[in-house]
Amino acid sequence: MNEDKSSPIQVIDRMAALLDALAEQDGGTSLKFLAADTGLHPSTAFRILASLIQHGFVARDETGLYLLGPHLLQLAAKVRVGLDVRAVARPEMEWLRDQVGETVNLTVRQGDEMVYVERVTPNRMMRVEQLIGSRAPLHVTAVGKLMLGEAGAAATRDYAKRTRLPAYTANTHHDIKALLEDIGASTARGYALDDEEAELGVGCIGALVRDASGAAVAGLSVSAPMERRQMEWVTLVQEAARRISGRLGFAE
Amino acid sequence: MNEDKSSPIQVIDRMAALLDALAEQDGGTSLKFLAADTGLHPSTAFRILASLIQHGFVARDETGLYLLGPHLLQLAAKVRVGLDVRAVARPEMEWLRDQVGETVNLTVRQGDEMVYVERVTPNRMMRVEQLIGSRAPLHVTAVGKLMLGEAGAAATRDYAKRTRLPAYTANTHHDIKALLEDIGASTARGYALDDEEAELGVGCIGALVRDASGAAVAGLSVSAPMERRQMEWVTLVQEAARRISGRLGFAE
DNA sequence: GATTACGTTTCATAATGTGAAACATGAACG
DNA sequence: CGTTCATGTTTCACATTATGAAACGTAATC
Repeated sequence: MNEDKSSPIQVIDRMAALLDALAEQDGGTSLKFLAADTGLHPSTAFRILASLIQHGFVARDETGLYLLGPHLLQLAAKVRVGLDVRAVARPEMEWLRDQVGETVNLTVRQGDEMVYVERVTPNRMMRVEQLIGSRAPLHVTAVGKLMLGEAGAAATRDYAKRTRLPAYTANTHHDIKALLEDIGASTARGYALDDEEAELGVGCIGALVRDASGAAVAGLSVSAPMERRQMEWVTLVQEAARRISGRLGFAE
Repeated sequence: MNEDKSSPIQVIDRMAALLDALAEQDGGTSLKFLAADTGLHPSTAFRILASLIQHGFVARDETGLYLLGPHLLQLAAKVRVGLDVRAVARPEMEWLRDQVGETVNLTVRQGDEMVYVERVTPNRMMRVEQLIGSRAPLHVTAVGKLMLGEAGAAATRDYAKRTRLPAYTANTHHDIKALLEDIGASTARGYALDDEEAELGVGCIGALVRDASGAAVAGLSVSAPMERRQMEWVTLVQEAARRISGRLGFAE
């Protein structure tokens, strides 16, 4: 096989060659052809293909010929960044900012953290402000708790074990039971609160943004000094999140 | 890791788990998270990801976070059968049949053979007729020779070595040099002939059908008893192939 | 400057993937 | 209908690869 472009794992090279060989064909392809095209022994090609079939990367038609499989479509759908969530969100964020007079943030989940990707701020001197690109652990942010709710209790326990739920303030959930309870209640009511859990003096109200598939793709939140935060804003945050989701194709 | 659904090749299982973990995230994902999520040792995950990066299945953003890569989109595009070439081709095949009064075939390449996937026949008692689903080796068909031309001389030599160019009639190319010469000439002029190479008494004129990417996705040919075949039909076959290609998005 | 965390590389070795050979199955042929 | 052939599938001894512990590199944090 083409050794001059081998990578650290030979099996991955072989797999890639097989998938590329399949991609070059219209319709099904025989084992014999794939082995010949990739220079692999037929029994080797057979086993690699069997594994790929099991994971959906390859399929066999009714005559036993090999084809590229459906899981590639599923993964490719995830590759698509699609339309920029920020651009879609920004008008609604500005509307929400004008309604409440406080900072509005858009975040996306990256691993164990929410990352601030967009922000609109009010024209007032004392305001909460996060730097674009900065991050916060899931469990200390309103929308991060909602993301954990999306992932489920088991994944949340894994998260807690992995991160050990570091405390940012005295109000941060350090106990998995309390965290799960907060998450459950927040998920049920469709919004979450950050009661000085990330930073003393700062409170947030957050809701999830969903795409056409229903997946939670971003978090929308209002951040304000605690003494200025108003629960009346909840419906406004939810309305803005609903509008953004609608623009992304989400249909309730 | 999840041993109860392991497949014949452990590395493929591990790779699939990593790709699925990436698919579950919005935005980039850290090595640490991926290793934890899949239960792999970080150095193992690192090497598998390095191989996937080299093949385009994974990419890294400017901060080093891992993302699903562009090659998945490329492969997914191939998964898509897209619109049925047969349905698109049929009206033009009927037009061509009406022009020339002989059988018109549509074939697709499957490995070392052309497979007959659509056929329209004239209303005459003596006519050439291939069964849908039947196959013929590339080198004995007009459009098969054009497909070999698309693949190049090296691939054609590999094909010749693999199949040993079995003779179907005395007119079949049994010599690689003669075959390459015929292929070169055919490719240059944009159509190919089958001069009783597949079956005595039968002659064909064929041209390639291309899709939006320019790839040859099918072959279109007129088959007739040799004494009825007319070289005037060449431009009609090319015109029909051009029209079908246009419907598939091909722009010359 | 010291410490920490994450990513990357090294290297001995255990475990996996390999491929030759055997077997299974179906199609083709006489 | 029996034989032959081709392709696909399975087995198994073992060579080679992939692994993971440990070390190293780098950048961020305190």
